[in-house]
Amino acid sequence: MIGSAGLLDGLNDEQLLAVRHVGPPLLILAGAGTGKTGTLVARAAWLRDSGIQPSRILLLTFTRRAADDMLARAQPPGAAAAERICGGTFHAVAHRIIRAHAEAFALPPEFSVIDTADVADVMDTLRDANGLVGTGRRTPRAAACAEIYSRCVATSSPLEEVVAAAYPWCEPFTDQLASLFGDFLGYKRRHGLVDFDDLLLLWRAALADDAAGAALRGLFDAVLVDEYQDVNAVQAEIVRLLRPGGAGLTCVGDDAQAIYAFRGAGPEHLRALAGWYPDLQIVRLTRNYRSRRPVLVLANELRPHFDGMALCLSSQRGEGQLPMLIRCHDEATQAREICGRVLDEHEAGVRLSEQAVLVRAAQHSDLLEVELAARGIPFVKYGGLRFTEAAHVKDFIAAARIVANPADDLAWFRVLRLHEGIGPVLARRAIDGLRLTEPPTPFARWQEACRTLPQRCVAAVSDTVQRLASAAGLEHTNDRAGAVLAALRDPLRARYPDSAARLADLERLADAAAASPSLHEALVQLTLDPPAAASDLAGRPRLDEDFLVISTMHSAKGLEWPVVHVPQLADGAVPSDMALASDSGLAEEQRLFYVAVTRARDRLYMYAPLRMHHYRTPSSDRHGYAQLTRFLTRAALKHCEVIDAEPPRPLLAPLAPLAAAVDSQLRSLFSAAAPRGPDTA
DNA sequence: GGTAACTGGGTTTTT
DNA sequence: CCCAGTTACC
Repeated sequence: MIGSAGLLDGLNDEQLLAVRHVGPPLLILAGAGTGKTGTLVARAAWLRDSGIQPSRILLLTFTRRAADDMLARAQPPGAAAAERICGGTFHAVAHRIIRAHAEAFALPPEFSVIDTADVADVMDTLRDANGLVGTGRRTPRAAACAEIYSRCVATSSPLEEVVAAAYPWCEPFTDQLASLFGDFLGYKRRHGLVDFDDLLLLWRAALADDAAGAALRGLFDAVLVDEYQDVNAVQAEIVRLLRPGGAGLTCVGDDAQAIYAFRGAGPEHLRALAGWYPDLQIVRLTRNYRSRRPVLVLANELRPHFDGMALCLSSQRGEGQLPMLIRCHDEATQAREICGRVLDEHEAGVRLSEQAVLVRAAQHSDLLEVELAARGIPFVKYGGLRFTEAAHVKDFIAAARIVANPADDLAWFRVLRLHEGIGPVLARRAIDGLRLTEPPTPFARWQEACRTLPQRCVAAVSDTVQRLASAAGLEHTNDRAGAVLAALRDPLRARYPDSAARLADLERLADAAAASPSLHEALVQLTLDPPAAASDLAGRPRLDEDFLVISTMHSAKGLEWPVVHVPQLADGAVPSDMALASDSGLAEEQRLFYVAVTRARDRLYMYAPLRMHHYRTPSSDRHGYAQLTRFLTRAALKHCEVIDAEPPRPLLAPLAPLAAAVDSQLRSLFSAAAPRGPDTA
């Protein structure tokens, strides 16, 4: 067993103070790159060595990767269950508890966990009945309804408030939304569906219950929460209910890095901790071990400052190159400049995987990706569209969900519609005939339900349903996953022209699922921690290969690279035009930019296109002139080296005369009269 | 009555 | 690229 001794080596006095803190609740205010993770890991190990049973220590994080990483560092890999520190994301831990007591929550044993896209699908089927379709006006679409709903839940605020504050254009539809959300609750309950918000709400409800709460609280002596600035109202309350007096609580966070307001999170929860726990002790980590001084000087300038929690970081890594701002003629020039600098760095010995391009929105790298491909620079992209959002993957997951939870109406709807000749109406009718929630199982009623379908498609659909029914009868996850895939082969082949590649994806997915103890666990895992790409399922196939990293700024949180490139530093892109309307939106964009800049260890390159395609500000045309991001203020620019990229050189003299010549040649083709030579008009 | 195929307009961030 | 609205076919 490794003790905490090794983990304490090399910690500075601030970090040691945090690690060996005893008594009242502790908040570690940890700036970017100050060794936050190492400190939290060491504290978990130190708590264990000071006598707390490892399984009674709970470590809560926001991403699975963070949880796995920290648990691996805090303890030997082969530790027995009782010797292991407990940890995971809020959602995963909530699921573990709910799953263990499914009946108490009135849920079927293999209830379906649905993601945001599924929630939007449900909203879509309920929108008609709630007067949100065909009004002749712009109504909130399914995804917007899902967002509004989730925002209400995550901030524990009434619908009217949320709509007024964040969706003012939806105000005329507040009543419709209210009734839609009411239907949504009933729908989920009837079909055994649990969304991300429900996982947290059910956990909180159990904790708030007199009897259950005492039991659940009693499971842990110490609770450590990572990235506390990212908790929403529900998660903050879960933490309070877990440690009502504060004893044994450690929270780590940095309010300048709060970037999940759209998920209902906000830095105010971190600041509210001191009010909730009057004896809260605050330890500040201010020594930055990540970035060279010039990068950190810029970061400190960009860091939003708040009352009370100010944090100024000092660099421990010595001097380096000034951050560079490269002004580019347009986005194409920007793409070439990035490629050029990536290659220069590579020539100088920096591997591609030691460089990252951090974008505000996934689409901002579209043009760059074309340029990278053209130059043969390999890259991986994180964030943006996920593997589980691909249509065929959703089809597979839906089919598997039918097998695990036959009452899952949403899954039936998707699988039935997959077949040729079956649209929303016929699918709905057949599902109504199945009477999903009545025992014994809907499969038994398929023969009668399929009579409402047109003759010509009955055979194909029935085949799929029979196969799923037999998959439901199988014991082993391995067999079930394989049977689900077998059921989908024919319909997928008929549906997608590129079905071969899609089926190959699904083979891998089925293989990965087969390793889980149950189909339910496999589905939950896939939903709560979706692989970014199909290649993630089979591990990294080619470890030796070198890829440039493209990531959204959000997905880059907590990571670092020696060289970081940040493109699109124009108002409307950074900050996003979606956030310009409110002060709080703008403040969050600033924090996001701060997060991006603090990812760089050695060198930081920033790019500002002076013209942007699709640039949307009032009065701009399609090739509007962009304005440098407002975050690079005059003060900030003093800490940068600003250079202008070579503008693209025109190949030839102005082309207008040539175009006129081509036109007149063509004109001669169409003129019935005797062809003439090029006219000079 | 219902589906498929086409067309035109819009697109943040994620557990 | 996805969604809504429209038209053409069964």
